[in-house]
This record gives sequence, C-alpha cells and structure tokens, in this order.
Amino acid sequence: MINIKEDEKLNVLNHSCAHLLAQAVKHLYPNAKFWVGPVIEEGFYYDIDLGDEVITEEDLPKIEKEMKKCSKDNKRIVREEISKEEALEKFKDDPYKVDLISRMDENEVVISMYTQGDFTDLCRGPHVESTKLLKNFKLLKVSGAYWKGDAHNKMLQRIYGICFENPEDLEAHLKALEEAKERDHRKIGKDLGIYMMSDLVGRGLPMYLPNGFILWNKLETYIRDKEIARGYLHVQTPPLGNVELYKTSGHLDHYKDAMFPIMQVEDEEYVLRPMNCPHHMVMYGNELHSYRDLPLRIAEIARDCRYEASGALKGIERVRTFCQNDSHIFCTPDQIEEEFKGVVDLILECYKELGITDYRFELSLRDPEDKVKYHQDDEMWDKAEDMLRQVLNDLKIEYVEKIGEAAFYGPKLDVQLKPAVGNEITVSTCQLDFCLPAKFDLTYVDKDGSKKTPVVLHRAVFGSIDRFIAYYLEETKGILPLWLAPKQICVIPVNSEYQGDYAKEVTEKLEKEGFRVFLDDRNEKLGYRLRESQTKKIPYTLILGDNEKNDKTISYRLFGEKETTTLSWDEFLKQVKDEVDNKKLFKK
RNA sequence: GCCGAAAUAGCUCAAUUGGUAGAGCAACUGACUUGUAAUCAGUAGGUUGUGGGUUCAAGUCCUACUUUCGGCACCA
Repeated sequence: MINIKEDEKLNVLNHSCAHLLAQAVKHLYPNAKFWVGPVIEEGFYYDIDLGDEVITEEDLPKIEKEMKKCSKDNKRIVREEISKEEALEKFKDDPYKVDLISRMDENEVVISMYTQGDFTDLCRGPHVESTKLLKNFKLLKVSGAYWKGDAHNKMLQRIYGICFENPEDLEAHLKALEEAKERDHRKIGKDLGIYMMSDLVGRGLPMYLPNGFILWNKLETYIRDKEIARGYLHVQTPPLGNVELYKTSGHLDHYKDAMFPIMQVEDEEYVLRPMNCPHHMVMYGNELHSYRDLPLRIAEIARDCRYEASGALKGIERVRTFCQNDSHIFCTPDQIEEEFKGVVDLILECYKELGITDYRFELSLRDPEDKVKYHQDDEMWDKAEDMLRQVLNDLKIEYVEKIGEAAFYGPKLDVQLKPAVGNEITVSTCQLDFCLPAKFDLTYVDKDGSKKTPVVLHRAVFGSIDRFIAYYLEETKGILPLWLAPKQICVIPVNSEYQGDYAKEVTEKLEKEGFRVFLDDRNEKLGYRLRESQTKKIPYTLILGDNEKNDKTISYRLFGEKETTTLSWDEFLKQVKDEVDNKKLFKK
C-alpha cells in the first residue's frame, strides 16, 4: 500500500486536505479548537477539541459534504508570515495555538500561516494553491487521541482521512483497505480452524485448535532445530516465580502494571512470569562457569503471562499469555560482536526460508535525559550502543535509531514487520544486557583466574510464536507452504463407489509417508468437494477417477490453479517430498 | 485503561415508525453416483451477549455490566 508521507505530491495534498477538514469542522462545530493535523503513512488526521460535543462515524458523511462544499468554493490558499509576537496576539484566544507558538524556537522568528476563505491555520506548509484541488478524499475513521500523546492529558477527537489526485487512486486505495480485511489473521484463524477464544476462558487467552497446533508444532520444531544447529541448549522453566525473583531482576519495579497481580501462597508471594530472563539467569548461576564454557546459549519456548491493557488485545497478535521463542546468550565482552552477528544471521536465514521480505531494523537506544529508566552509567551505555552500531555497519544492515526506546537494561535491535491490518509489529529482537547478570551476581572465571561478570544477549527470532503465526497468516493470506499446511493433501475420488478403494489406498500410502492427508469420499459432486478443498486452502487436491485407477497414476490440482497434472505415484511422491524437504514457498 | 462503535442460529447477514425473530451456507435425513469452485427435497437449529428498567407490547427505547471492532496510550 502507498506511503502518503513519502510521496512528495501526496504529502502536500493530504496536508492541505487536513486544513480542509478543519475548515469544514469549524463550520459545523463553531466551538471546535484545533491541535495538530499532520500527514501520516495512510493519509492525514486532525486532532480536535470539541468541548462537550462528540463526532461519531455517522457524522463523517456530513463533514465530507461540508468539505466538498468548501472545496468547490475554490478559495486560493494564501501563505502569510508573521512574527512570534504577532502570532501570539492573533491566536491569543486559542490555548492550543498559544501552546504551539510559545514552544516554537525563539530564533525561528517567522511563523507561517495559511488562509483559505474564512479559515486560517498555523502551518509550516507547503500547501496546494487552491481548495479546488482537494476533491478526491475520504474520511476513514474517528477516535480519541490524548493531547500530545500523553495519557495524563485530555483526550481530543481525531479524524482520519486520505486524499488522492484522482478518483481512481482513491477508489483503488479503498478497495485495498477492503482486501486487507480479508487477510486479517483473526478472520483467517477462524476460517481455517487455527485458534479460538472464549469469554468463559477469558479475554486474550487463545486456544489453538488441531489445525493451529500443527502449524504451531512445525514452527516450534523448525526454530528449535535451527537453534540446535547453532549450539543453543534448550531448557524448560516454570511459568511462574517467587516475587523476589522479579525484585532481584528489577522487572517488578519497571513493569508491575503489566504483570498479573501478586498471589499470596502461605507465607510467600508469587507472580505469573511476564518473561523468562530471570529464570535463565538463575539457571546460569547454578554452576561455576569458566571463560571456556562461553558463550553459553540457553533457549526455551517459554509461556509467559502479561496483563495487557484490554484495549491493546488483538487476536493472537497481542494476548495475555504467549510463548516466547526466547534465548539468553551468556558471553564475554569480546564475544558480543560475534554472537550478535550470529543472531542477526539466524534471523535473516529464517526470514529467507519463510519468504519474509518486507522488514526493517530499528536500533533502540536510551534517552540520556531519562535517568529514571536508564540509571546505569553513561559509559556502559555508550559502549554498548556503539558496539551494536558497529556490528550493523559491518553487516551493511540499514537501520533507524530510536532514542528512548531501549529496554531498561540495555540497547536493542528490533525487526519491524507490517501486518496486513494495523500498526507495525516487532517480531525478532536482539537485546544487549550489561545489567541483569550483575543483579544476579553471575560470574565466570577468566583466564587470569579472576571472577568477571558475563554479558547477556536476549534474543527472539519469532518473538512470540503466537504473534508470529498472526503475522504469517496475514503475510501468506493463509496459503501456507506445504511443510506448514495443517492439511497438506485432499484426496477426492470422482465417484466413491468406483474409485473409493483406490483413493483409500493412495491416502494410506501418503499417510505412511508422513503426509497430513484428508480423504473426501463423501457422496457429493466433484465440484462441491473441490471447492471446499480450495476454500480450506489445501495445497494439493488429488482427483482420482477411472483413468487414474486403471493407470495407477495421480492427478492433482495445486491450490489456486485451474489445470490438472497427472504423474506416476513415484513421480508424485518425489515431488511432494522435495517440496516439504526444501520448505518450498507458495508461488505468487 | 481512555474515546467511539457494535453484539440476532455453528458461520455470513435480514427484521419498516416498538407489534408473532427470517434467509443463505454449514449440520442432520432422504433421493441422486457424480471428471475439476456450490445437485435436489426435507428436518432441526434462538430466553436476540448478560442483568435491571420503561411499555398493553422490546431484537428495536433507557441503564449497568461483559465481550468484540476502530483508534489513542502501553508493549521487558
């Protein structure tokens, strides 16, 4: 989908359209006060304070109509420049504008504003010349949004919209939005029997159905085998822990609000674990380590529980219990670079095999001003951050730096993926930690016999398996490669009375070879059963009639294709085995 | 958590101003024995998310709660 923000022309158009929206809102709601109306990837929005009045989705057509009216007036959009003092005087009755103006740089003496007809707004610009150019727009949604993005502040009303140069582009965009809904993992998850939720079980607590658990198991085995090949050691730890564990790690201080409440058991206090790092720290401390043992890579597919805010829950993407594909790599400072490279390499290897091509790297650094979250000394942080930059540069990986996004214990590299619906998600992550090992008094004996503190790399390739499945269902539209498909092959005898025995024989032979096969010998027309195997997105549908039975051959149709191919049993078996062994991706 | 919207059969959706809850698909039964995306007929399926209230009468109006959806905030 097009990124409005990055297209120069559309950027100006949408920014101008935000003003048109504000003008229309001002006409319909004279008390409206305006905060900011920027361009975003999907168009633009404007944050508005309407006092006691409320705009709902039902009001959008009315506002659009007024916008069309303002557009038809064909008013020239005029830029004016005024000084900060003049601006303060002109907008003195508007607290939002006063706030904006007074925070502007003293040196930036000239403030620009744009006027179209009866409406004037502060803006850096540039804008289109006339409102007449703003014709092909659509208001998409309304929502609340905290003033200045701070949950302590008042909630303003935000209206989202998008504007294009011509009606065809607008139409195409709206169609793309509709199509995106079709690949929402919540819809696919339901259609394909991947997972379910139940109010009785509780919100944000997914249950994986048989089809979903096959997918889950395949992914789990896949990543575990990858890790074993790279020298990771797998462990299992309990899904809860003594509250002291999280006091020691510092997590309780930082994330208490996002943890399920503490449970009192006899004289002790326990919490459901929100992550498994502390368990692994303790496990490392179970024995004395030599520098010769390092790096030590402890890995676990670990179930964690977090008290996600109710409004944040989303299918299996944001849940209250999830399985992390987690690992902690304990190493010496000298080994960080090598290990970090190894993790990035593993991530890229998996993405390549799974056909994931659209991702970007984010390097999250500390905010040096924030001494509450980042209380360790600056030297440590500088060193860690420089090291990660160095590795990324060596690997020639492009990334953006995010200030203040680091974990409290160290900087991190995140891989951001864009799902079909909604905001970008973090899937893979690799975090450098100079902090937790010391809190747990972890050591290794160095060459000179002295005890030193190891460094830890926290990393997850799939992030959480749950979230990865959500992403992967959207990425593939539920059309999974053969090795991951819950049902791989559907066997249909043309007429079960005449070819039923042959179909059964083929089904059993395939099952013996380890395939997940479904024999559909129901007394239904071929077209009916074929349709169902297509809607269930089964990769191979075998159609066995008299020809196949007599010649001992296999005719099959691949998902989404119209033509049928006929092969001998040996040829067919070789083909599907190769496809599974090589983890062949679905074409298109 | 905050702002807004929504909740009707297993699924997708109907139900004028308040006036006997319907359809398609799926399920079940039967007929049909099928060559590449839906054969025909019949049966069953609901305290309209839950609890209160208004009314002669509530799926529809009011109210509280639960859950879902779109955003915001949060995301170790």
